[in-house]
Amino acid sequence: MYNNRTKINALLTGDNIDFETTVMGWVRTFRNNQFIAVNDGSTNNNIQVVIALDLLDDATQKRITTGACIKATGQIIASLGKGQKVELKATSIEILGDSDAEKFPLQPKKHSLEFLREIAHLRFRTNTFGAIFRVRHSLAFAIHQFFNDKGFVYLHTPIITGSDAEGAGEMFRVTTLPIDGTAAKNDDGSINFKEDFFGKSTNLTVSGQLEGELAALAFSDIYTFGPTFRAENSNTARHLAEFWMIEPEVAFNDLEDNMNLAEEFIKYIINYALVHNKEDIAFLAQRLEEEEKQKPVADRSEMGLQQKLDFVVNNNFERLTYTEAINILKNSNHNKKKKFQYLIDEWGTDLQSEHERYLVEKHFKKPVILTDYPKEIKSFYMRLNEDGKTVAAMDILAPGIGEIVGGSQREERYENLVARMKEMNVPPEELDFYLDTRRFGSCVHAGFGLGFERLVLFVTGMTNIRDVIPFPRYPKSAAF
RNA sequence: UCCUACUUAGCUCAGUUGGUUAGAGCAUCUGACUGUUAAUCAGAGGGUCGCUGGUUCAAGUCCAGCAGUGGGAGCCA
Repeated sequence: MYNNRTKINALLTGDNIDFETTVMGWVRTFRNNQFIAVNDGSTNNNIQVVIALDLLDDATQKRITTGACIKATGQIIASLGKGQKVELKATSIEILGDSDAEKFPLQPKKHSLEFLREIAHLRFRTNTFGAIFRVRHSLAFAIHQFFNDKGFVYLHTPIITGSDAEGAGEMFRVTTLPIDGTAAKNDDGSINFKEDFFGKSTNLTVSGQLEGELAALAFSDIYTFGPTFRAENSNTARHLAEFWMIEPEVAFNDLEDNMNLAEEFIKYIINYALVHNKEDIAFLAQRLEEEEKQKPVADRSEMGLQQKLDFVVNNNFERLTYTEAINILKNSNHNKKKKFQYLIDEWGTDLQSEHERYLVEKHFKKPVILTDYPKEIKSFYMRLNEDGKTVAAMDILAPGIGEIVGGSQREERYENLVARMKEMNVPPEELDFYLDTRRFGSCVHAGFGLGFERLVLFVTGMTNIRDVIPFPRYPKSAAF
């Protein structure tokens, strides 16, 4: 057996001392020709491996460089120095993989997030990204646990989709046809997709919602959790071309049930990370605090990361309608003093980022659920309210992130749905399979989509979405 | 996609009104020290100033185009 090592996390958190063991991991620093800080990714903390001055010959000692992979065997003892409880007093050191210090880009010093993004294949080996991706893992695990405990079915919706009317943005085309212009054409000059792999035009999915609804009207409660793709030319710190989305869909839920589920869900998974990733979140909180110190006092956030997460878990989200939000904004001093770039005057226009931020960060200072938007600015599948003007939509806005959840009670009435599709120029014949759910045993149901990376942003306190997914895809970038 | 700022050593940044051989800190290398905590001390090496073109006796510095990155906006999750 080769892998007879003990994980560093187990050694640092355990109570045992004075026993022999082996660790394997990557060198972070080598101090004083005696102390090697080794990390294996099981925790943000390193174990200190202590080597006697005569243990290694000079040539071997020089190979202990930042980034090298080593195997160290020896006694776990109570540390003789300050700064750590235990340390490994080595009886043997083996270099498993050399790392040329002149060429290895990560050095024991501060690096900018922009630089680390260029070497995303190596950034896992930093404290910050180690913490981020352990938290990301925990959040993903908690999502499955939450829904499983509630009896939801985890539904795998297709990644390649044949319907191009999902209505959530530009799509990436999937094809095996030649791209040099020699693909078979129809008489009118358009591409003949009957010759394509699937015999029709196909794309990467932008949402699993429509398929999710099909399954919800059989299992009652389902959720999806998978990658989604948007070919929008969005160059922001909040958008990716490939991102992961969680989409629950629940039969017999109305809009209020939907809000309750979303709020409970967000609190559950944040709390899971708070409990299971204490050290990682503490590290990220400290990192954020140091970053905040660089900013002017006025721009600093009032709460630290830890406080912010505790606050969200322990307080109710503010719920109000679009109409109420418009009134608050219209009567705000901010609006009267004309501090908004876009002044609020008309009911019916969509809220700008600055308005959402004002509501969340200045007025309520907590997550906000906005409901009942004008039908004109929302999708065709959202249920028309009794007033005939608004739809049963809900968006959850988070401080610092903006929209984190978008959801609605779905239009379950066949005639209304078809009418809305025609209004919004969605051809009903292309979504005939979807309309079948309304033809056969339709029922009240609701669901929402939560952008996983935006949640990871919120929990880690990071500000750029490209730093919370291992290998980010965005316009002009698909490295690694 | 739009607005705006930036791009100089491996990294983070200085570089004045255009003017001799482009600097610092960290990292790296060499040596010293040896219970260190991103160790410390001494010394050394390291540059196509984003790319392309232009103005000028002379361009890191001025102008234009392109690219990339940051911040803001739009689209949204």
